[in-house]
Amino acid sequence: MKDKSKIAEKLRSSGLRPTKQRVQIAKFLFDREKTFHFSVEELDKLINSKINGEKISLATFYNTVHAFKKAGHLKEILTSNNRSYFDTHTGAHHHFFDLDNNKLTDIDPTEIKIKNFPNAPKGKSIKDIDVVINIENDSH
Amino acid sequence: MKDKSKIAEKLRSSGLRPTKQRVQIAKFLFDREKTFHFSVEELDKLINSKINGEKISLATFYNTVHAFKKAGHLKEILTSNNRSYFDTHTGAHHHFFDLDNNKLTDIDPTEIKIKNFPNAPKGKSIKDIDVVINIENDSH
DNA sequence: ATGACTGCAAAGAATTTGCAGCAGA
DNA sequence: TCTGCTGCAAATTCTTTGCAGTCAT
Repeated sequence: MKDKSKIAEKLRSSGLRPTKQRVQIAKFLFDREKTFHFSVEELDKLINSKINGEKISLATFYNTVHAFKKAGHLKEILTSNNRSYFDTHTGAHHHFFDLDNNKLTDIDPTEIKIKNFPNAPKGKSIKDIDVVINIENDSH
Repeated sequence: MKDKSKIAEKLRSSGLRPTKQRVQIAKFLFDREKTFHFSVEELDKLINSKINGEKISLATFYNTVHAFKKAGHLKEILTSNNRSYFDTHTGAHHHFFDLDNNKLTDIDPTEIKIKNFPNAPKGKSIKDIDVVINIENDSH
């Protein structure tokens, strides 16, 4: 597995020890072409279901995901069910949130444009901007 | 209190029985000029602290706030601490969320403009759009 | 009277924390 | 060796639920 050391390097250069669990999680998350959206609980199920050996604990998923987020490898997204979702695509972009099945998808950046960013109130600065467009089945 | 019957009427016309608790909450929420942003827990503390008699139960605040939301009198807002906030201003508008003190404020609608709304994926339609600009102290 | 609403306490869901043991550097 | 990390369980926080009693109509 040639990527193993690459991933270890990526972690190390973010100040994170490449532990067995972190490498495993990082590989699952970053070794793919398309961006991936998930909640911590989903990630836990997805990864642990494909492990025959020792399962990774839920607390470790929380720790790791937050560590990755802090290191800039993940972006956290708000959704209207009030849960944390994460996105492997860390650049500025926006999302659809499907209210019928709680799934997040990226919005094609060419399809949306925010004009006239407001100025932050004085003494404050803008950290980031969350845009979520909630969608639902036509049948509603 | 001339507003009491007005509020009762507002509730009744939304299909809500104007109980003592609901009238009290509605009066607190809607009898003001400026829009008001709050979480359910804050509302509970705010209202119960100024009541000498019987406190309103937390469950009733949840019930009532959701009933008001369903009736269109409140709008729910997502924030990056993953809690539900509500807004007495129900029209389309956007918010600053201050990460340092968890406070929501309205963005002046003239200051922000979204261009090129994306089309919803097929079979889906847009329910609503949430824009939250996270801000923090300059000192960060 | 008859539903709808309230309040309590218990349950639930998501997330965090404390700490002993383990494993990378 | 020596911190940092993991894993477990307990704790926290926010929110929902079940149900008996109460109130609006």
